[in-house]
Amino acid sequence: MEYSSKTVEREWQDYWLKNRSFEPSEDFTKEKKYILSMFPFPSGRLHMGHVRNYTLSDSFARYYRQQGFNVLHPIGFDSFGMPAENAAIKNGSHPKKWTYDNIDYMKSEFKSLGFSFSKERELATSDELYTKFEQGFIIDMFEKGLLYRKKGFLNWCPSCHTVLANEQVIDGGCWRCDTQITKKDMNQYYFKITQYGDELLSDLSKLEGGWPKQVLTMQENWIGKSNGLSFDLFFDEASKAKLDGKFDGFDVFTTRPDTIYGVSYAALAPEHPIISHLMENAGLDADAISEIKEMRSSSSIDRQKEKSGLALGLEVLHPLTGKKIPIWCANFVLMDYGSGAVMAVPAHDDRDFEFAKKYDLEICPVIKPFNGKLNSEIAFTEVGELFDSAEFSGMNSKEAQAKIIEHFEAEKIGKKTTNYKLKDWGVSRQRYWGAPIPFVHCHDCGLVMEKKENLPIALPEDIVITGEGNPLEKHPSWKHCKCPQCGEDATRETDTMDTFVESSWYFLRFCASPKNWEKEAFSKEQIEYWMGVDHYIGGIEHAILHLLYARFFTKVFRDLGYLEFDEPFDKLLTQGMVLKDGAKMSKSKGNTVDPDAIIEKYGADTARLFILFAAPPTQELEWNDSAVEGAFKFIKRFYDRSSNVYKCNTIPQIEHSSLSKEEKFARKKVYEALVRANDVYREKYTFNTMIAGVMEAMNALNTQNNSDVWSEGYWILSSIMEPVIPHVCWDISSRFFSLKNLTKQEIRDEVFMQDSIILGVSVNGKVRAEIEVALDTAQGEIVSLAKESVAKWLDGQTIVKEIVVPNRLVNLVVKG
RNA sequence: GCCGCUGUGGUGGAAUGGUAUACACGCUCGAUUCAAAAUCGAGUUCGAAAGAAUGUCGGUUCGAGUCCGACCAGCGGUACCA
Repeated sequence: MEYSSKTVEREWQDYWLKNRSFEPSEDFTKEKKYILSMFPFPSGRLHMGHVRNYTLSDSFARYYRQQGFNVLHPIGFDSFGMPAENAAIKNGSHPKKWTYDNIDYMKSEFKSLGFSFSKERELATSDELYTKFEQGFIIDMFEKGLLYRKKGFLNWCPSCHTVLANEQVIDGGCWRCDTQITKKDMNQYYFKITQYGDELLSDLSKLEGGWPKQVLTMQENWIGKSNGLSFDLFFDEASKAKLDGKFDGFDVFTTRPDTIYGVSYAALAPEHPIISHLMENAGLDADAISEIKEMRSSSSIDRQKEKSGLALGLEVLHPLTGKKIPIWCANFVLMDYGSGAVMAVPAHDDRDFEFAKKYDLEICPVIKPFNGKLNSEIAFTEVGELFDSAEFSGMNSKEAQAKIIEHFEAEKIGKKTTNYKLKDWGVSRQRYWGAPIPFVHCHDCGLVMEKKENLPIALPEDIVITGEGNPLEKHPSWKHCKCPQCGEDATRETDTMDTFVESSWYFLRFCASPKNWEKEAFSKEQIEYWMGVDHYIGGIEHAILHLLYARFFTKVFRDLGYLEFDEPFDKLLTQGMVLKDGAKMSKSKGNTVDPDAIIEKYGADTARLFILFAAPPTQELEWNDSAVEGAFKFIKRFYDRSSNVYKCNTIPQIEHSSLSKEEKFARKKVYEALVRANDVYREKYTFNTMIAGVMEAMNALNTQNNSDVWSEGYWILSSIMEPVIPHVCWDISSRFFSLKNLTKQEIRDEVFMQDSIILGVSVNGKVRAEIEVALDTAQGEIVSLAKESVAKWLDGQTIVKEIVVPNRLVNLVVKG
C-alpha cells in the first residue's frame, strides 16, 4: 500500500479528537504522570523550536499512556505581552484579536502535528478567568507583605515613554527604537522574592539529579549568596556638622574583612541618601551636583566604561585604627547591592585600585603572597599572609577573616552578614496588554486592595494604542472607580503585571478539572495528585527567570496554604536550539524552516522522526533537508514492509529454538530495541539511539522471511515507535493488531540466549583478532584459543599476564 | 574576568573503563527503467602497505573517546555584586 501522510494523519487526528483519547482520567487512584512543555507565546506560527519541544513532551506522554499511567499533558498560551501591542502599533489590529487569532491558528498546528494534548484543559493566560484567579493571588500576597510598592530607579525610554525591563535594554538602548535609555525614579510594585532567597538556594539540592547541573549552577550564581562582615563607618565631628547632624555614618559590607587595615577611602553610590541630602542642602557646588546627576542617569553600560567619582569633603574614622578616611562618590558603587556603600582597599581589589590610581589616592598593602613578593603595579586580590594589621599580622587570610569578624562582634561594632545578588522582582509595567494590578488609589485610604468578589478587573477593549505612554492611563473612564474601602471616588492602578507572573503558576491551573474552572483556581486534592510535574521540558533560555519565579510562587502558595510541597518540577529537560547553517533559526537571518511546509510535503510523522533522530534532545539540532528526506524514507519503508505481517489480536507465540540463525537474530534485534526504548524513556532521553535500535531491528527483519517473526516484530516495533511517529503506528496497529499492541510490552529473555559468543583478542591492549567460542568454554581453553589466533604477535615475546573479561575479550600482556 | 558546556569519519551522531566510528545522511558502483525519479543491493575513517587516528600534551590502568591534571578552540550564561 502506498504511504500517504495526509490520509493517514488526518484520519487518526480526527479519531483521537472524537474519542477524547488524550483527556486525563479523574480517577485519582491510578498512578499518574504529569508531562509538561513550556507553553508558547502566541506569536502567530509555531517555529521548529516549538515543534522540538512538543515532540519531546508528546513522546513522553504517549509512552506513559502505553505503560498504563494516567497522563496529564496539557498546553496553553502565555498570551499577554508586548508583541501584541507592537503588532497593534504596526498594523492597527487590536491586541486581543491579534492574540486570539494567533491562538486559533496555532491550535490547528498542534492538531496537524499529532500532539496528544488535552483539548479540554487548553487555556490562555489572557482569559478573564485566568486573570481573575491571578488577581486573587496578588491580593493574598499583598496581604502577606510579599508584594509592595516603592520608588526605584528604572530603565526609561525617552522616545517610547515607558519603563523597560532589564532584558529589554540591549547595549544600553531601547530594544524597539534604539534610543539610549536613561534611569528614572518611579513607583513600581515588587515581589519580595529576596525573602525566599535562602530557601530558593538551599532547595536546589532537592533538584539534584532531576535538573541539569548547568541550570542549578546558573540559579545558584543568580541568587549569588556571599558571606562577609558588615559594619558602620562613623563620621568625624566636622563631617557630621556638614550633614546638619542628620547622619552619624553609614553601613558597609565586605567579603574580605582580612583586608580591613588596608582601607584608605570609602565610596558611596551616586543614589545614596547621604548624597541626596548633600545635593538638596547646599553641601555641594553646582558642578558636583551636575556630575552626580549625570552618573545617576547614565545607563549601566556607560557606567561600566570608565570609573569616575568625586570627593565629598567628608571623612569617617577607621573602626579599628581611628585613622581619618576620605569619602567619595563613585559610579562603580551600586545602590541596589549591599548598602550602596563600600570600604575601599585599593591594594587588594581591582576596582578600588583603578579608582585610586585615577584620583591619586593612598594605597596601603596589608596582605602578601605566601611565597613571593607583592607587585605594587597591580592589586593583589588573592589570599595570603597579613602584615601591618595589628594583632592579626602573620595570620593567613582565612584565619584572619574569622578572627576579625569575631573581634567586630565582640566589640559590638559590626556583624557577620550574608548578602544576595538576587533582587526583588519588579512586576509593574506601564502597558495595556497585561493583567491589571488589582489595586485602587484612594485620596483618603491610600493604596487599597480590590475586593475579591469584584475580580476580575478586566481590561477595557475600547483603547487606542499609539506606543506612547500607557493606554490604560489615557482611557477616558476605565481608571475611575469607587474606593472599595470608603466608597469615595478613587482611581485604579493602571500598571499591569509582568507576564512572568502568569507563567509562574499556570502548571497548577492545569491540574484543575475544567468542570470546576469557574469556581476555583484549583483544588488542593487535584494539586496533590498531579504535582509535581514529572517531566518539564523547555528551552535553556528559561533557566533562570521563569524557573526561579515558578519556584518562588510554589513556595509562596505553600505558605499561603494552597499546597504542601516545596518544588514544582521534579525533572527538567532543557532542549538545545534548532540551527540551520550553523546559526539559530531566526526571521532576521532568513534561515527558518516553516513546520507547516514540512508537514505539507512529508507529514507530521517525518518531522517528528527527524527531530528526535538527528540529535539527543539537550544538544543543538542542525536542520538538514536530506536527513529529513531520510526520515521520510524510513517511514515509507516501515509502512510498506508491513505487507509481511498477518492479522492477530495477541502477540504471535514463537518457538525460538526452531528458528534459523537470521530469524533468531531478527528477534534479538527487536527485543534489544524494546529494552533500549524503556531505558531511553525512563532515564537517558536519547531518542536518537532508540530510533537507531528500531532501524537495526528493521534491517534484521529484512534478512529473513518468517511471517511469525515479522508479525511479532511489528507488534513490538509499532508499539515502540508510536510515541515518535504516532499516525503511522496507529494505522498499522489498527490494520493488523486491532490497536491491542499499543500497551506495555513484555521482554522475552529467551531471545538473548546464545550458543556461542565472539571475543576480541588483544595484545598489550591492541585488538588483533576475534575468536568464536561456545558459551560454556572453560577459561583455560579460551586463553589457548586466543593465543593461537594472535600467534603472529606473540612470536619471540614472553606473556607476562593474561586477562579474560567474560563475554568481552582476552588481553595478553607481553614483553619482548 | 568568573561560571558552565562541547571538541569522534565528508556530515548529524553511536560507544555501563573492555573489539572506536552503531544508526542515518552524503558519495561511489550495480540492478530495475527507453530514460529519469522512486525503489532494491553492494561499498565507503585515513593510508598503496606497514600502520595511524576520538582538539593538544602529560598521568592512572593489563586496557582510556570515557577517569585525573595542564592547555587550546568553539558555544552559552553572567558580570564594577564590594
